[in-house]
Amino acid sequence: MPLYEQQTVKVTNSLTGRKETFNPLKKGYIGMYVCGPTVYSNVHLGNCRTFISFDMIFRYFKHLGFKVRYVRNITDAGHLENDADDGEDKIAKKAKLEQLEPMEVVQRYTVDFHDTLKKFNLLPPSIEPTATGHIIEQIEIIKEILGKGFAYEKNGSVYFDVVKFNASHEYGKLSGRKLEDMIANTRELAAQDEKKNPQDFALWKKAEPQHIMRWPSPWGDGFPGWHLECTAMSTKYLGENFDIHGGGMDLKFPHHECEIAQAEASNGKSPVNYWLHANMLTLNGKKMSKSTGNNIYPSEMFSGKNAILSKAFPPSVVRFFMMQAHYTSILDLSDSALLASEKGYHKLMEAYSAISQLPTGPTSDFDVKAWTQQCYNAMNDDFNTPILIAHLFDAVKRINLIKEGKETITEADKNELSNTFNSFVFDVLGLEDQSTSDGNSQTMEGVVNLLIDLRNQARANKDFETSDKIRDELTALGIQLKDGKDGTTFSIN
RNA sequence: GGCAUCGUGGCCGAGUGGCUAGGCACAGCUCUGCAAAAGCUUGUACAGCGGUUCGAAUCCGCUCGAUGCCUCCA
Repeated sequence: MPLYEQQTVKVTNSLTGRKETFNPLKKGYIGMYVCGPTVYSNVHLGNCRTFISFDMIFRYFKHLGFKVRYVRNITDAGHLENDADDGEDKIAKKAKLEQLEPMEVVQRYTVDFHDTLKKFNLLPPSIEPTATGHIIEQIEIIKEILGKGFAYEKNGSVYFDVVKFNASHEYGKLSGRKLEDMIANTRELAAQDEKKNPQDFALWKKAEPQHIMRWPSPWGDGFPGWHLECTAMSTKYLGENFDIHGGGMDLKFPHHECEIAQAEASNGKSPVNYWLHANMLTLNGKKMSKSTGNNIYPSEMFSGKNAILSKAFPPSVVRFFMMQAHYTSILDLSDSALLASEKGYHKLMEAYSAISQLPTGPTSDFDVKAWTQQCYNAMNDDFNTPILIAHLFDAVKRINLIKEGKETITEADKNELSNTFNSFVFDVLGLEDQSTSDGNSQTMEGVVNLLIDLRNQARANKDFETSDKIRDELTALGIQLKDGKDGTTFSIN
């Protein structure tokens, strides 16, 4: 029996604002779409949090035995710089600034995106489609919407008619907005002459002669509007109605609202059953922003070359730090918070590596079965990773007590403890034990063990000057010696 | 100005109508040649003001503050 038949997952659905029991459209299968990055600059840490959150969700569903098709797009065209201007898009603008071909920009930042996510140990999605690879599909959807009368053409551009759509549908249901309020609160904007209403959004934008990224269409040369690609690609790979759509909170409005409108206008169906939104990452309590300098790139964090943090932090520590907060909460990144997480992370990893050496006995003081189910309960409750981690630390405490001979565990319980711990820490949370992952660890282990022997000899001879020198210099190199009842072990930080 | 989310102990962060997560830091103890590591113990917090209730940090109202969106943004 697959695990998903034993565990019931609840998710916070942004569409209803409630926590709901998750039931996929087809038993055992899940279709999940997550809005990917716009590849016009290096991916920053805030972006990473969203993708890490959904990676954890993807991993948990897979762990439960679901067959998941996870689609995460690459936006390589179509985001308008400013829809009041002449229709230049972000990719094209950057290309001109750097004297590059648009696709050269796309390539560079796509590679950066993949490299970075790989460092954070993200699983690749099932399909990673690009906007430029789905121009035809987008044009077809525009035709559908025009045919249903929910869009209009003006000077080679096509706009979605929000007011008309709202008369028969509910525009704003995801973000809790009402069109009347939005019209009443419209800001003074520059000329919006082509649009009937400021709330209308572009489905297709006419390309000016100097515009490099352009495709032919029934309305002339141009490029697709900024919400359309996700509707085209999610429909193509997951169907007109699918299980989960995710993305950052900041995409809820207008992006996801417009996706719902486009899908409902073109095929009459509400596209998504469960909308999941990952919350923002702030830095020292403030929004990350390049213009104010309150911003950090993953590479700066891994190298320690930045003005914000006191030291370098490896990807797994950063991932662990993120997993200590719920994905729907705003998380604030700071040096002290990362330092605290790093210690906790090492404690967790060391407890895991201690499991295999644990002595076993005829009885267990630790109810491993109940503990295992508690771990599932935490994840079933809207992927509550902070609670899961709290349970993992309960196990850490027990492992250390057993190691010290203060409690006992049976062979069978030890195996289950090891399996559950392994599943949740590595498969579900996606953490990596970075001290064991480097290739020189065997050599290193031999060298350090030799030094430990020398130190112990010195200690036996009461030559504490030598023994302390070995200990202190190893500490300075990031190698910590641990004197226990059964000899000395070490860990590398 | 509008919409939304949120305000928890020294810090980070869960949770929730009564049984007071977890991590880090701090203090004491055990262990140690001294430390570190590990373990044990202590610390009763939920922005403010009203209200509902036998009982609220948890529900309602107001005030203040934060963050996000309303223009591209994970």
